[in-house]
Amino acid sequence: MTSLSDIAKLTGYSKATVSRVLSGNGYASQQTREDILKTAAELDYATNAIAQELAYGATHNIGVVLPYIKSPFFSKILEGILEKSFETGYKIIILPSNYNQDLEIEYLEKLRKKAFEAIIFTSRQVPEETILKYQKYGPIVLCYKPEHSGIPATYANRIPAYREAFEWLKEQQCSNIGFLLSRGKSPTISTTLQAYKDVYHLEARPEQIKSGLISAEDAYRLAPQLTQFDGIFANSDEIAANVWRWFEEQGLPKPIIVGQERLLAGQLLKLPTIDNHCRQVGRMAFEQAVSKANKQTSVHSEFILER
Amino acid sequence: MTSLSDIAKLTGYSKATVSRVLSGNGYASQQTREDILKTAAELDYATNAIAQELAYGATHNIGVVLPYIKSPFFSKILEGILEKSFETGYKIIILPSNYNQDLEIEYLEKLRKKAFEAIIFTSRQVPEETILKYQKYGPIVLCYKPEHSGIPATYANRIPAYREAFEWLKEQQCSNIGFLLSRGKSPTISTTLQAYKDVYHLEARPEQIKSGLISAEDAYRLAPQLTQFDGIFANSDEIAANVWRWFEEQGLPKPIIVGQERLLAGQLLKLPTIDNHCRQVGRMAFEQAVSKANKQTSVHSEFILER
DNA sequence: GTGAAAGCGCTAACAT
DNA sequence: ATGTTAGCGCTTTCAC
Repeated sequence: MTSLSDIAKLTGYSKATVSRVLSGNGYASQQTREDILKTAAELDYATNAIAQELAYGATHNIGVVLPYIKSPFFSKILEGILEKSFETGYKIIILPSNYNQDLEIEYLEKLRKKAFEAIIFTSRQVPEETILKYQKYGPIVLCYKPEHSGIPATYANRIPAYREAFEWLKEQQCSNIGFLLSRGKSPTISTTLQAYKDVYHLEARPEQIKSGLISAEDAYRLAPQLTQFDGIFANSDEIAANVWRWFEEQGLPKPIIVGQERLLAGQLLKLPTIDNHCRQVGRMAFEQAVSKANKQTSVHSEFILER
Repeated sequence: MTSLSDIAKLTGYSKATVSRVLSGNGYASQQTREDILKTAAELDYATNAIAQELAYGATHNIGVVLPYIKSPFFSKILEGILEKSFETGYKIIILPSNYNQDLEIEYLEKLRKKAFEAIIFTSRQVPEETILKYQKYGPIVLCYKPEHSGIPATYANRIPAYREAFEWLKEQQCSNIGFLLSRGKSPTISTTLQAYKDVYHLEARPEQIKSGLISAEDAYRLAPQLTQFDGIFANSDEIAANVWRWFEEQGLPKPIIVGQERLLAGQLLKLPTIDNHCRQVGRMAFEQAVSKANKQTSVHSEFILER
């Protein structure tokens, strides 16, 4: 509990001088320096991070909103963010949202209260209008393509790779494709359906679309409803792999299954996949959060057949 | 940038009264309350979290040291920690260590500087003596069994499940078992070798022990050196699965492979596994961190054959 | 019910 | 080189 003023009193120097020596910025004679450092060591002094932040006017915290931690998509983005934060000395605070709007707003409120210097949404549920309103309190960066051009973002440009995947599925004679998605309404779903339409020149029928797939278990549970399809476009390799597993166990002929994120589970089964380069997305999102640059950048997804 | 004193000036009340109303603790007449709340709203006032923490004397931050994020073991512990933190309003700060001692010490220093209220080591490289030294600065909780009884910890009691696994391997006539571990010297490795010895009544030979297995890729790379074994005891299902994959691709007869953590990859291949209930470990570790109770608790691991 | 004042611990502009 | 002073923004004790 020894504070800077304790040292000041004991050494006889002023708080300012002590601060200079201890923080390392500012002049101080060799002798002074030694005196102060010596008694600081004796008293086991440690500078108080909170007070420092208050004086500085900001924390070096960055909040990262994650709907789920288990999902490979989010955890890979997080990896990227951590890599960068680490190099720059920022602290990363995990904000689990479970796609709960109230929670997301709570986190935005914390940004407003300066609990974080910036906030990164790996995904979100709150309307973009809400995001816009909170922008004045600090940088808010999204990890998907916003509808609004005034919001900083880094995202995977999925369309070309998705098209490639559908073209390949078409070549394989797949005529009835099922889509496995996480949320009912997400930016990704429209991308998926658009790419499908571009290639097949058909609107997807509602019964082709299955949503609510988060964990691998969800996939296994849903699999029995997929027997009608000759092709499956899944939102992750883990989902894809678990569908595969159900068919395998039932001894049924398998549809062609395409996964995403280039994960081990897909690799084991040699499933085609789409790598959305999420780590890179995370790294870039972090940079935007600290640079405060209001721009939108994208990373190209990649369709991978041979593994 | 409006502060509490701005509100005080504008309304004519003192800072104390304003603080009472805004923070919700303390008396204030209905009228006063309304006045203050009204101008606060008009000025878009938000209480400054840093100042609050300084006055309060502590952050509500808990640091979590993670060697890697990708490893299922650590990310499952993290999940558990997040679940709990979430219920209690603490903020979780991720501290990537890569098993680097200097880094770990840096994090302990931050505890000393009160950047966190407590710190959880999901694993560590620094000697326990160092941990002991830093205990006076705040709770430090470990997620493995410490040698020293004075350090709070929650860990998986692996021995019984490990023994079961080795007994089963013995029943399967495995006589030459390879161990796939992450670090050369870790508490887990001695547990593993001890359980092996208990069952086989033999010391493991050095050539049975392979360490440095972190990612699934490491496993794939190492696999060619494992052809001599008729049984493999791996540190995770992902490692186990990738060994399986290599053998499969080579068309070689496979050893019996036991994994850990009950992951999808292992489930797909129906590999036996050991569930160390890491999420539960995380939850309990968090509780210890906030309760400041200096005790050691354990969670039983579970050998799972049928999946 | 409200206010004055001291305090949390550090920083930084300015003066000497 | 060192000290003075005034913050940073909020909380809390103790009077009135």
